[in-house]
Amino acid sequence: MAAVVLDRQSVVPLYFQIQQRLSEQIRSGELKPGELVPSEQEISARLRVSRMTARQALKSLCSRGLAYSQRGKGTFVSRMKLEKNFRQLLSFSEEMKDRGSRPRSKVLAFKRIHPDEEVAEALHLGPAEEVIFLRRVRIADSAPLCIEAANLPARLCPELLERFEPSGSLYRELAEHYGLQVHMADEVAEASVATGAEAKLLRVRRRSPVFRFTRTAYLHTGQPIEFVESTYRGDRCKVVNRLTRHLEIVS
Amino acid sequence: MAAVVLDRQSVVPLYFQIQQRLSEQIRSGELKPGELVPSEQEISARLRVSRMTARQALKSLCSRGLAYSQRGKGTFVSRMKLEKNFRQLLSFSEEMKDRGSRPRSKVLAFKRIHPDEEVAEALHLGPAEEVIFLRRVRIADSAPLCIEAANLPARLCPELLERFEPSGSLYRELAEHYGLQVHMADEVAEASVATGAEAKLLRVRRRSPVFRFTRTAYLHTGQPIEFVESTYRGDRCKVVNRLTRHLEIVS
DNA sequence: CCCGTACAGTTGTATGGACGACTGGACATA
DNA sequence: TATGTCCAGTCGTCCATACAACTGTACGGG
Repeated sequence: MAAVVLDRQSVVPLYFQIQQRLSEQIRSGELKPGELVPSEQEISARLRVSRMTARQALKSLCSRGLAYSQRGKGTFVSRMKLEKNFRQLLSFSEEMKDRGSRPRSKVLAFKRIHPDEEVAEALHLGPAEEVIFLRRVRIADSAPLCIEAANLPARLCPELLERFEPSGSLYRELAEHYGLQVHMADEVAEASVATGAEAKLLRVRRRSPVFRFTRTAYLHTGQPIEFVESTYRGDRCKVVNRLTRHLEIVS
Repeated sequence: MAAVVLDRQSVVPLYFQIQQRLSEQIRSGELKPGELVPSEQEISARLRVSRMTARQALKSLCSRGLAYSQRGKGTFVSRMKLEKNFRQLLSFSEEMKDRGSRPRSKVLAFKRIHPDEEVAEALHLGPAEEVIFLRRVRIADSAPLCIEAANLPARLCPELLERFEPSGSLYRELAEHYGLQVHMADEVAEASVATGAEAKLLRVRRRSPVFRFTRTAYLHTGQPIEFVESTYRGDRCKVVNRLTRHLEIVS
């Protein structure tokens, strides 16, 4: 194990540098699943940091699922294979890029409207507040993948209609021009079959299997930023999730 | 705000007591969404604990999604409505209990077998290792809900065949008699339509929409404990998920 | 009126120390 | 051999303190 790897002048916190170093060793196989990770004391002594700092590094490693701790025994590399496939919150554009496809969109509607009650409720809108409505067919590898209808509070993204090129990445626009970072989303998925209209847009047979998603996205403050209803071709996508049992992760 | 609420003799950690107290205030509406939560200093002074302990309480509150912190400003109650509906990792029996239904099962198979390659791979089995195989139709409110086929490494639960009453809760049996706590699971969902055989078991028409799940459950060590393939009636269930965008939750 | 500075309040990072609880092995004892 | 005891190693909790980074406000000078 190396000696001097920490840059104490860096803006990157020490515990984060340590965590990254350990992550790297796990990824590279230098530390193998089931093996003991350096203990808090050992890190503390070797890298000349306080034990609390070493501890913070190990905890962040655990919270990322790369390791787990056992009181009295030590901290071990997890046997879980962490494919990056399990779902984070990705926009359509990002998801396609991840998969190496080039995303395209056919815009069906892009306008400012009065939302119905379900949308207003989901977005915590006041009375008479309007939304930007964007309905698109999403295309990957030259074939339709889904129909997506998004609603955004007009108050939070003024002039979106004028500024945004509606075939581009909405999340990117929100981040770059409005400083709005989507942080999490609640999503409901249903298994269903395509209606006639949907089948036509998705270029599948009527009554083909589809996913129906209803998603509400939030900023990290909990402010709702987007309400989306979408219909995905069942033959072209899977939903991959990682579920945890107890969420009392403590720190 | 009260004065003495902490039991310093308790086995329950101080930071956890504080976190529970704040959670309660949020749930009861005493602290409203968007409002400022007591600052680290304030908690520290009021409850006579160190700032680090107060900090740990607030962090655990944040990691549960009930609040969020902003450097230089403070910690605020999240606007997110935290319905408990979003999916944790629940066994079928637990899920039913949550919904107030009484779960029942019809056991189709319960035996020890040599797994196929996919199962052996998913469970990290050695060559010639066997699994306990359990196939059941799950019934809720007197109607079939899903067909479920579970595989467990026989090595980890010896005598399960003799001991376990296969219409009961598998997770409970694993926890109580083997000390095996399921901690997380990776799950793949597909939208599809019922085959003839499935339709008969589920009492739906052929080609009705269904979910197909493939799930691998793990202990907190990352050791795979269960591989399940299941088919759910599309008209009787939804999949509710909470997705987060950045998993670098740090500590 | 506008703008920069100063300041108080907050969270983020880091130090160093202390004790408790638990694990596993070495060791002594019956 | 079997059993209990002790002990070193480890993580969990908690303390007191310090400084850095950031925010919003108040104040004063131009």
